[in-house]
Amino acid sequence: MLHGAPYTITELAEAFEVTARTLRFYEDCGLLDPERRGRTRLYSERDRKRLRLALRGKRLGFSLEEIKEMLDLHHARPGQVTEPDALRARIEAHRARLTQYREDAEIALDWLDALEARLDRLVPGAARRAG
Amino acid sequence: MLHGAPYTITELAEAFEVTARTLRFYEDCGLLDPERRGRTRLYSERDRKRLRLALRGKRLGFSLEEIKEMLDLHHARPGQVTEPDALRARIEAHRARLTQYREDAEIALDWLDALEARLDRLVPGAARRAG
DNA sequence: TCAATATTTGAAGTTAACGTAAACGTTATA
DNA sequence: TATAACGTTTACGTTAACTTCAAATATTGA
Repeated sequence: MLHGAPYTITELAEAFEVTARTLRFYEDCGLLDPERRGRTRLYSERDRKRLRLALRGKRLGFSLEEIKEMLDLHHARPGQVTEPDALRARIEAHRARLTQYREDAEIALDWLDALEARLDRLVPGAARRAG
Repeated sequence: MLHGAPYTITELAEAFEVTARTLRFYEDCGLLDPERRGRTRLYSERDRKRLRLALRGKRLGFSLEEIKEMLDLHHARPGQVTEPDALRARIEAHRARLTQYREDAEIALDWLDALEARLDRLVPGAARRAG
């Protein structure tokens, strides 16, 4: 339970509110690679960090494959980067996508504000906080 | 082709870079409701706007069902809103999700910056713009 | 009018990201 | 030692959001 101790699969799953099945599935996809004591998985801080990044990527709508690519690049050693220009292009694409997402989120938030205002007009008598 | 003219299904599909089949599918889901001349669909500006909103919602990871709910609420008349408190709660949930989303996008963009910097170090000789 | 092109419907297939179930091994403890 | 709690693998099932295909029908240009 101490900080830095390896986590069991259920501990990590509960901490991140995913199922153990999901963690095993992520391992099959190459997102995680926990050590083993016998057959049992033991997750390190590194796995924890990778999982955190993976889940953020997932919330943003990236596929597990894309997430894997980014995580792998993050841990790549000099010799491993075979086509840097292609990678740069992909990073640019991701950046464009994220910028679009951020903009979409802004617009959608404004839209929600308008929607709620409209709801207030449609249903006047309702309770409202901090009006 | 003039502004405001009704669109054929292929025109609208090309304009938004989706397939015609997708537009019919969205109609089945209740997201669109084009008029008909005979059996042929004719899409209005209203459909265009709904489609734009729908695709943004999709990029943001909302399900078609959630998108439909929001679109319907957007066009709802006074009598139609049956459970305003529940709706307000859902709007709040959407807002929280979008706020998280925007934050995730920020963090991911920073992360991409760091990733690219790392790539520059791993592969030094590469071309770089506006360094 | 007639061929070429566009649109329709229905149904079945696809993919990602898991969920669910079966059958089994391992460990703690009463 | 048994029994519960947790872990494992393998394999099949599920859902959303489409795509692909087929076959019929409609529209348009010469």
